Amino acid sequence: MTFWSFIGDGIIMNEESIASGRLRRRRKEERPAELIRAGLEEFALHGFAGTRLEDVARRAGVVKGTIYRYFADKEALFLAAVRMEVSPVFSQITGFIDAYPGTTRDLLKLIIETVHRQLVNSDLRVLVRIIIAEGERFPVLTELYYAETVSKGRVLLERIVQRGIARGEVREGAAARLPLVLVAPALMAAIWRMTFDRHAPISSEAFLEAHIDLVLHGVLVGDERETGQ
Amino acid sequence: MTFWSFIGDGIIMNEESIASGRLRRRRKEERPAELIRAGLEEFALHGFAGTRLEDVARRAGVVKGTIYRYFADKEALFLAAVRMEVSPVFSQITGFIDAYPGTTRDLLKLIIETVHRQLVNSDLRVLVRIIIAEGERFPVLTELYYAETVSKGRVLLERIVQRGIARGEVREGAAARLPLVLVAPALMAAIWRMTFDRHAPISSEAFLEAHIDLVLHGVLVGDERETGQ
DNA sequence: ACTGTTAATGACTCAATGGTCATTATAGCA
DNA sequence: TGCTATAATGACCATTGAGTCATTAACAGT
Repeated sequence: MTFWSFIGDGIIMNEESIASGRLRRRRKEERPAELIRAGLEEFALHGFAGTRLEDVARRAGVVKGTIYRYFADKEALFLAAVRMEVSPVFSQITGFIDAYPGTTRDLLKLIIETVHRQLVNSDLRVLVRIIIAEGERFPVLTELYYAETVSKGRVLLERIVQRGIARGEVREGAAARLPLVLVAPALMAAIWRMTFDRHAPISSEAFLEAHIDLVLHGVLVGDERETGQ
Repeated sequence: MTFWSFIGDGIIMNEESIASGRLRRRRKEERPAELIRAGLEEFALHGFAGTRLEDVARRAGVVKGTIYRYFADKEALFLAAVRMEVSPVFSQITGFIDAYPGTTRDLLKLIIETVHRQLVNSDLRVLVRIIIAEGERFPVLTELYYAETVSKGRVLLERIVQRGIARGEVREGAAARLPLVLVAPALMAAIWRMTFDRHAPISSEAFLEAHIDLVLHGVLVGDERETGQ
């Protein structure tokens, strides 16, 4: 095995252990995170049922049995994987909104750009696939993801819109009443990259620009609307 | 089995065979469609790998072996199921756009309402889940869906936007250059219903209104923008 | 160095399920 | 009313893969 470690895609194995040539390494601390990482990648690729624990193990550079030292069963690993990737992105930002000095126009641009960077062009993208694919089977999962990420995002958007209305920059209307739709194009971009991009590629920039253009003109009042590009 | 047919959710069985009390019925014509339907539902619920052919069979009111008279294997049934649901919705509509007598405002409203009716509140929704979930594993599938549905939708939206620009009703800009984003909120609505609606319900109407509001103000020129509600 | 603890292994079990096939019942026809 | 072709059955096989566990070996403390 030590020999084949170099080959085989995606195998995690620190240089240390390769250099030392030792077959077994006790890595009590790092192992769980590595297994979770490997699990997330496999789950994203094949879904829960389609993922083989042996593949996860190989990807993490261990043997299947090792997984069971750290996780009770397949489901536990799955939930842990999702839970790890659900990082508390929105925690501190929310408060920062009210103190933001610039216009709502700049604020919206900033937020949309951030969402594209965080959601469309990162590992979070595959998590979106997992949530959609396995949501029905694991309600715990959608609940967790909603509580940890989506609901915070909603609050964030709500703040921005309310602040904008108070400053007379955002037009009241149906869209302002459901600020969630303001990030819909980013969701679409994330999904597109995972599905149709192979057959009909659309650049991230095109999506981002269209998104910003649509939203700024969609919710700002007349004077604030100029795209400026 | 004839007795239990009444119980058990989702079992397809025509009244005829129940009334007659016969256990076996030869139904050469209807069987494939029923199996496909049952398969689609199971696949949407559990994914490709997670679906048991025995469950599909039971849902269709037959026995597992019967499936293999009509389909070579699990994958064949899966592809057939997706292929059936991919209906040529946009075929005739596209030409009709140019001849549309009303304003772009009305046309956009009409289209958005249609998309919500067809995509969010119909069986097509589960297809969206399947495409997203299994797209990576079955490129044939995304290609088919893109060619049959998405690309036609894109053409349709393109026409509307071009017509609007020509009539001086649609503002040129990044959004007009990627009309796809104009239906992003509908995609979000469809996904929402399948994932978070259980934890945080949002009415179809709220999504629809926000969608219309955002898009009309997002791409129409000043004078055409009034929501009028 | 010696030793106890336990991380890691890999061979194993067993249940689940995709797929096969000989047998049986049904519908259409002579 | 039989006869034939074949749709449908259900028992069966083979494989896969989750989960177990006795054994092995790496590390920490002495």
